[in-house]
Amino acid sequence: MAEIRTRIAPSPTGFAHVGTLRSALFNFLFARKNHGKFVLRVEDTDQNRLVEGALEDVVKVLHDFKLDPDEGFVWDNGVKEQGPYAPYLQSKRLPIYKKYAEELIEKNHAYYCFCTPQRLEDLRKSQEAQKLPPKYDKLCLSLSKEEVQQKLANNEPHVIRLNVPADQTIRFTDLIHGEISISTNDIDDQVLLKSDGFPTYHLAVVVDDYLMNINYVLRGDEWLPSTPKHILLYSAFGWPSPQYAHLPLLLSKSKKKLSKREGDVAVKDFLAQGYLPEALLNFVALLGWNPKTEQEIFTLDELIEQFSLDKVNKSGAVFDLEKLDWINGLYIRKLSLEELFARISEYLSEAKTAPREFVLKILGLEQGRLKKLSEIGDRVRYFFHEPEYDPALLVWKKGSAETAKQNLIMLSSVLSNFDKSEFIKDNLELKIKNLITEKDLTNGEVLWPLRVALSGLEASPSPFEIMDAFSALPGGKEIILKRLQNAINSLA
RNA sequence: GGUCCCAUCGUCUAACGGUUAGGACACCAGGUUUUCAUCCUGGCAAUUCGGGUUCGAUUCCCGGUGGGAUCACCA
Repeated sequence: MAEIRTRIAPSPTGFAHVGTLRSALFNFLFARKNHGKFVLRVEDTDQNRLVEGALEDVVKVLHDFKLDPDEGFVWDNGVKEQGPYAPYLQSKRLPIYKKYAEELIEKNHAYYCFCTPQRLEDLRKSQEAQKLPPKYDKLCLSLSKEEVQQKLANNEPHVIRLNVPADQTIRFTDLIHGEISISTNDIDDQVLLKSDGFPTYHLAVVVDDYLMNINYVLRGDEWLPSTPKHILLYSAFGWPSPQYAHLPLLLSKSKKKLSKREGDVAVKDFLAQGYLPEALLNFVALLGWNPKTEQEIFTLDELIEQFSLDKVNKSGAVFDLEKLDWINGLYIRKLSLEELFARISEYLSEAKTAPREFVLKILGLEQGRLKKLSEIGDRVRYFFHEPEYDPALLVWKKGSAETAKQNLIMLSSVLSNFDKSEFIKDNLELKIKNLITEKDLTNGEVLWPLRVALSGLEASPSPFEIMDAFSALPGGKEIILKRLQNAINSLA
């Protein structure tokens, strides 16, 4: 059996989006699972829509998500091509497409078309007015050989169109959808080579997939309607078609295809918000695929092990941010403190200047509470800046301002006698809770004001944890006492 | 509009033609807790409709309805 070869073929017309990531993942998984090759080819045939940096972004995303291609563009602190079928950049393959387009003309499977954009537009308008599907009317097919030669000699602008035969039925088996058939009467004479000499997607994808020995094409469902054109092309060339598997679309909340207009799509934006690559990957893996078990959390190796096309669904999947948040929180909790530190520094400017031990303690407190790394700054601001809050917040819901004040005074006096080495969470908890018992107080009336005095927040880690963290900071004890004093004063 | 695709809780999904239609997220309630988060328990919530086939349809077939994709010298 021939080696299985899949590819991801993004168009560098914008930053990599999650649909591309999901497509890349499935192609990658299928290739790895079957000991095949995963190829990255870049479809930059639309000169007008090229976006600066888009190629680099796709390559970087694949690398960040550990989906490095076996051939095509590799990440090397830059971008370079690598592999036996180079170039993998379609704009560097122009002569190839020209040659194959002309071959089709010789075989009468394609023809030159000199129609002006104006005529095409008029044609389309009149067809729409008659409620007919817009389709080229094959006018230029009736040109004589001499007329064509004359026009070419005159350098008249022209394209090359596929000559779609009438009254045939194109049938193929999609690995996900099953048997699909479409009449050639519904297929337009697609432009193959544009007037600027660049191929359209349809020509380029077929020629390159063939030349690069791609035998499994896993791509989004939006390509299903144009697959017959591609099959027609393979057949016109006399080449065997690859196996097709059309993946269910990723949908926005309103169930439309996920796009720039519909929902958030750029992978880099998700990363910027502090979604971990492994969490995002785990999440998109489950969109349209599932292992038929109840497992939901996977390593890449587990995905490779368990992936198969017959577990891919047919219907589109809504990109549900709430579930992504849950998965991301899970992955954040699985990180070691050192890993979390390394990943979070860009979201926490103080991480670079504050004592490492102090920051690690803080991260330890917040690790279980974060859904996205970007939330960290707001959550721990009180560790670096004196909190501002309404003094009324110091009063426990079942307590009074007076008891809050008395308890804070008591705590302040006790804590001021503590040795620095005593500011350890377990010790603080033991001592203070004993104190509460001795004095016949309740946890709430003591711990709530203490916690608010320290954090200024309605919700935060426990006061023992906060003080423990401060103890990792030179002068931490003084900060604690100062905050207690501020609280006492504010209650006066 | 033509063509094609699709259809189980709000969302992601599971269920050889026989299950009290299962799990997860979200949500709600309770437990733990000074608060929040975590964690544990419980709850709410679905087979689009109509015909067949069958002893029996979520499951197979047909039709309706609904949703989506696509119809460029964009991919």
